[in-house]
Amino acid sequence: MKDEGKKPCTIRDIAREAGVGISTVSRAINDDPRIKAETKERVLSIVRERNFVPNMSARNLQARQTNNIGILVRGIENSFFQSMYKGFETELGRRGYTSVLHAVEEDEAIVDEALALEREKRLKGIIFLGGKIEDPDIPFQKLVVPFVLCTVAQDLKAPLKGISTVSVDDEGESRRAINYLIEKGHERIAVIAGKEDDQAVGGQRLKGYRGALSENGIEYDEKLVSYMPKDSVEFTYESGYLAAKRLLEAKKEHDFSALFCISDSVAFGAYRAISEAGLNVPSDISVMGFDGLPIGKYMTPSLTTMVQPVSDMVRSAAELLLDEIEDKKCVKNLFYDAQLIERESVKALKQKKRR
Amino acid sequence: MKDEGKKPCTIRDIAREAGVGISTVSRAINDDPRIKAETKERVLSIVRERNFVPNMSARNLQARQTNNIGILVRGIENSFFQSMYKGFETELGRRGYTSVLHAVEEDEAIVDEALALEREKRLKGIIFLGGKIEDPDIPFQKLVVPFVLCTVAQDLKAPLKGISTVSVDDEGESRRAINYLIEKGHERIAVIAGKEDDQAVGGQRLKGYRGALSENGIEYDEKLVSYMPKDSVEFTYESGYLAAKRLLEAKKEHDFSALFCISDSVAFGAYRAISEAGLNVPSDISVMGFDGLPIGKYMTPSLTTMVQPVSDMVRSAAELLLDEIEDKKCVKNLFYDAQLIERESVKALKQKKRR
DNA sequence: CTGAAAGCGCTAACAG
DNA sequence: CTGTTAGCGCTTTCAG
Repeated sequence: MKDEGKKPCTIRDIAREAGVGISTVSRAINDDPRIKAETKERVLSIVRERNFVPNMSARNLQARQTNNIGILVRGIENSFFQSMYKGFETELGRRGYTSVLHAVEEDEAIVDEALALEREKRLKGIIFLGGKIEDPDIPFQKLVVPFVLCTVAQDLKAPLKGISTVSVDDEGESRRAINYLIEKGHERIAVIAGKEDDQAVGGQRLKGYRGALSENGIEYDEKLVSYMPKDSVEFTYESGYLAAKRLLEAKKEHDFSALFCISDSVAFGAYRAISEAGLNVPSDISVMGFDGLPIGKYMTPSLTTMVQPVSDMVRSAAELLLDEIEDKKCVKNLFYDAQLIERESVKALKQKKRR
Repeated sequence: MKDEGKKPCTIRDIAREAGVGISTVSRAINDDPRIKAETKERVLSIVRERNFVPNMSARNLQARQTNNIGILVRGIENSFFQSMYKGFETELGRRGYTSVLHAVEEDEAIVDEALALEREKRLKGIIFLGGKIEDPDIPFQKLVVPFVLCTVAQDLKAPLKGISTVSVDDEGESRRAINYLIEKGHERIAVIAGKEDDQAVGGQRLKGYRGALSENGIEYDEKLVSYMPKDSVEFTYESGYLAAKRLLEAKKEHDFSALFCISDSVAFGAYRAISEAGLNVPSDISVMGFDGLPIGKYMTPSLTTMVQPVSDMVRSAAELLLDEIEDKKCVKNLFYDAQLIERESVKALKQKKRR
């Protein structure tokens, strides 16, 4: 009924047309040296002419595996991860691999998803993006292919044994952010955290917040931390907006001069809440984010934040995984420094107490 | 060297263990009715126990095709498209298909990429996201699988014959946006367009702008349109910022009270340029966007824009394609209305001339 | 250097 | 109802 007829040609068709054996064609398209240059040329020209592309399924079946690398993302709606896919596709493609993107819901067990994908797509490796390590050890053991965790939360005190990771030190960099705020003279620093039981990135960053406070002898005031509701989605504008609103409503009794946001997206939501409250950033409240989303530079005021070296992290994660697959190198834990970018959203307080 | 040994088991292993024939296993896992219920149960229990997952490559090879739907995105860095992937994955998955995401560079011929992917991955269908129709007819003809264009620019005057599309009427909705601005009393309306020769979405929206102007007897002043440089990437904050800056620099001689931006992302860049110029939105300049990115609601001022019904469009595109593949329905051209969301970035001018 | 032949794991006739 | 058999298109020994 449709315009059928041009069924994709096979290696056999090419062989017939070229008047050679089927394996000669195979050698030609696979750059096998054991073939006369001119035969190869002849075959290849027919290949081009016929627009022949080898059937991956057949290849993979024969090879008993694929060149697929799974990219499992928890929280794909997060712009931060969205910016990474392209990088992975390029990086992996450069070395002959194909990426298979798969979004994982917040409530799905990411390792189970990985297991299923690994088998179904015969993955050669997996890159986990976002989320956290669910159960200390167990689940990851089941994976048979190499994998690396990229920007997956982890507790540096109990470093992962035998698992490759690429990330920034969420806790440490958060501490640095808060220290910066303190240097600028802020002492009453509110924070928008993740969910209350968050052990993932949100939890790590909150830990950094508390650490910096205690280092500086500032008392931790739980009235200044705004958690996200259990049923909300973390790292969205909306949840940032709502969380900031709660802080702002209680500001009379629990005042603060600076607001640290667990992520840039949350900070943008907070911007809105602050302006709706008739307040100004940074003259009334200084705001600091984390991640370094591109739009932060264009906000007014532009957002002071800890920017994660996304492209470096992507490149490393891809290399680490591929090297592991190709058996060149072994497990590594890479930690990148975030970069504190000073922009307009933080004001130095005049009266800097103590010292 | 590694923890090998647990090589994925095959249908044959299962058969042996269950003491049945190989095809019985095949039938069991494929829900074939021609098999006794209890045999099936027995087989399936072993399947579960062994954690067996059929090898897709073998299946696909046998079936001579896959259940893969390619999603080719031109401009994957554009947040607008990023929000769509998840929807496609869900929508396609619901009907048993798998999505294969592929980013296409601005300078790559998208149909050629499609052709290659189609063969290599044995796609069953393709969804094109973004970009435009390059050469009126030729290239798409080469595709042998069904496909649909989603938010791909097209000239409604010369509707596509035989090609399914899902989009908003970019020209018409832009016209509506400009008419809204005019209703609000604006006559000097600047616009940030795409590249000068842009025949894609950018071009369509610009056409709408001109159309609205002439409908309302407002003279078109090319000094009020800011194109993006040929070598820039369209639809980025940066290009919006730069384009707005040029407009602002010339504002003395070529004044305007409103600025229409070809996309929300561009509008955010413009916001920045405006505030750097010491001006205010909307008191000095009203700004209007197009697309309806989520963050627009949280900007200060929140962005008045034409929001595209993304999830409806995604659902329709997926259904249209799958129906075509399954031969249920045929080619259709779906046009969705955008929704004009009035927010804070447009001010009504007091003195509304004429009428 | 090149061809013939044997599968990779699975499905789909075709016989029991 | 169930088992046997023949490939799907490709890579890869193993002989020419």
